[in-house]
Amino acid sequence: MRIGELAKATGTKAETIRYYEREGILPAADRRDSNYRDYSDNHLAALTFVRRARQLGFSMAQVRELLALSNHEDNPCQDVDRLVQLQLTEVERKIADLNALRDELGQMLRSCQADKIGECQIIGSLGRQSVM
Amino acid sequence: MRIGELAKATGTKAETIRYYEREGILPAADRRDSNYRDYSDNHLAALTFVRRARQLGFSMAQVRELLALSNHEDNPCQDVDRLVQLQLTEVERKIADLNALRDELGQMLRSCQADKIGECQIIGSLGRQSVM
DNA sequence: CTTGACCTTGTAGTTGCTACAAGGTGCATA
DNA sequence: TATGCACCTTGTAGCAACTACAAGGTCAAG
Repeated sequence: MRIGELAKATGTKAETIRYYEREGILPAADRRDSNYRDYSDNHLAALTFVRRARQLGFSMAQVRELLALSNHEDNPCQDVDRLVQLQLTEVERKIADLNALRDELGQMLRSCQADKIGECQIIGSLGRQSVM
Repeated sequence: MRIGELAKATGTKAETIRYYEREGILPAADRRDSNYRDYSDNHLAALTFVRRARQLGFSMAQVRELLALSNHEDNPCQDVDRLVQLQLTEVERKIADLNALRDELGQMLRSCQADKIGECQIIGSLGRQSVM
């Protein structure tokens, strides 16, 4: 299949696929006489894997690790578990941060009853003091 | 105060302060004979404002808006409220996304009882099929 | 007078794409 | 046969918001 078909099949832009190839995240495709890239089902599977991992928030570096691990059938699962656990922890940290943020923003909205900036609690709470 | 002091006072790197000046987020500092930047309390207030807004997740463009709004005491508060509300909505969307992510990652961890990659449910669920 | 901490400018790197530009290929239609 | 259009190629530059140098100037202490 050509790059456009692979792109459609995986919901990835062709440019992104070429980028992955440059970065060594995906193996290079075969080339036709026209020099067009020609992809196999293996490529489809690999790209699906990569996209899924990226959607789950793994960095490119982590995706590389996952790919490397997945290529050795007899590697211990532990290494994969560790990466997933790491990512889970990271996601939980972000959720906590965002919850705190949400509370602060909500608080700000509730606190401001003024209608002119001059008395605005929001601006005030951001630390203003004749800015500029 | 010199840039290093301002940096320490606000928990910002000196390089970031210079970056803000280049970007027009902060007004340029006065210069001493030595050509060192010389900051006033107004700068301290302005930078505090900017950092606080950034910590709350506002983009540079939004910070610019907030700064512009804060400079007109008789502007209606509504415009500020709108920005804060927008950011709150965005944060809530991110939280929802991350919650979904967390659930998926947790599910993956629980699902894998194997100890070899060959039978690993995690790798399997990422869409592997002889990758590479 | 030298050491070391601080400052200056300018430029390039980070992450993960995305968006051109300038040109080649392949196929259907006039 | 021509030609139009969608698709492909490479290479380069841009995005956000910093961060990290490099090469050199300034200043106070010992």
